[in-house]
Amino acid sequence: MCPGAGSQMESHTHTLPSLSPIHSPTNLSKALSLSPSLPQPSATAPASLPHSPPSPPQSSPSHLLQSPGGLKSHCLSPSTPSDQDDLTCLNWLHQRNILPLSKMPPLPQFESPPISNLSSSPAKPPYSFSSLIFMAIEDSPDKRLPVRGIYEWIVNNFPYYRTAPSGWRNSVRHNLSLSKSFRRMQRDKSQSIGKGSLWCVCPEYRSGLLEVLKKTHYCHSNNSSLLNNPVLLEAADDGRSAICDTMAISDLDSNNPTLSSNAPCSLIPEHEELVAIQSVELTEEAESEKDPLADSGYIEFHYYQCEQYQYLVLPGNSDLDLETVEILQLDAEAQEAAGSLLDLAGGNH
DNA sequence: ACTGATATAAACAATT
DNA sequence: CAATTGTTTATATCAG
Repeated sequence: MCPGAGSQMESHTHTLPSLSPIHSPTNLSKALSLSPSLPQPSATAPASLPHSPPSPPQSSPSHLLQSPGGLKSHCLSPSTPSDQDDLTCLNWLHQRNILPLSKMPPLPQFESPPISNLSSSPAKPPYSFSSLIFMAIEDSPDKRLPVRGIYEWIVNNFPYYRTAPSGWRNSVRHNLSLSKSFRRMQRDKSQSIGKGSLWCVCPEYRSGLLEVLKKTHYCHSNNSSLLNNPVLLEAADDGRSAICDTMAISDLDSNNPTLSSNAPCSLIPEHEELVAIQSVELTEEAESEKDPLADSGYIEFHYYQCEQYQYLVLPGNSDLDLETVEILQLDAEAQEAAGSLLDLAGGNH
């Protein structure tokens, strides 16, 4: 499929106390198979995605933000069968949480609208080629794909294109070339197999693409009940208590006993004092590798769960105050919703 | 009617 | 040489 694309994941190790990622990347094909709101139902079984190996936590963190009983959000909670099946908690975007350093209101969790049409003939997806390419690239482990990989992702996730006249491939290439949202990067010659370049999403256009995707989804979804959820709106409006509101959000739709048994959020109003920041000892390998995203205006972070604690691992050179962390938390909510959205958009069932 | 975004088709060059 | 990839141009459709 996409030679080389899956083998470039940088892997860093850092010493954490038996941490396991809270959200190891969900098997997208499983998630997709559970997405009832996808636009084109197919009688065929969902094809396996062009990637999916759950990857170990990466990035080169040097701060560990530990929040006993705190910092909890819906998708930052331990995965359980219940929330893995939860369509509103699709986590594959968390595989690499690349968050713009801008404050975005938390997006609602999307409930899956009922399937209205179970026709077996795949209909043309409502998503533009830009959106399809965007989703394909975002769903790749390295956030970059060769043209062929993009084809495959689209075909695997949108059965319509299995049988559609091949002109759509031309459109994909046309779109890649023409759109400013996508950038071509030279392949590493040493490991280059196959022809062509790898394509990635320009960070500056990422939010725009996400917006378009969101709008498309809204237009094709008749369920907006959650949009009026007062807790969500409150969380969007109140940055100060965002973390705790986030927790309230997470508890809203979770029947997970593990979550509900957690100590009540005690982060307001003196949460600054309760959030301990510890340094994490890093291996030399992790320290020596420069974060490629360091100068991009984006930041990569990861959550981990260890017993009752949740850890937010931030890049080594990040100098974040609590407010910024809260913003990141809000962004995590937005990302989570975006992940759900992309997931809803991206598959067959 | 105009404009911008998008889809589609096609031609062509470069690369593998 | 054939297939693939990438670029460019042209045209059509649709929504605002």
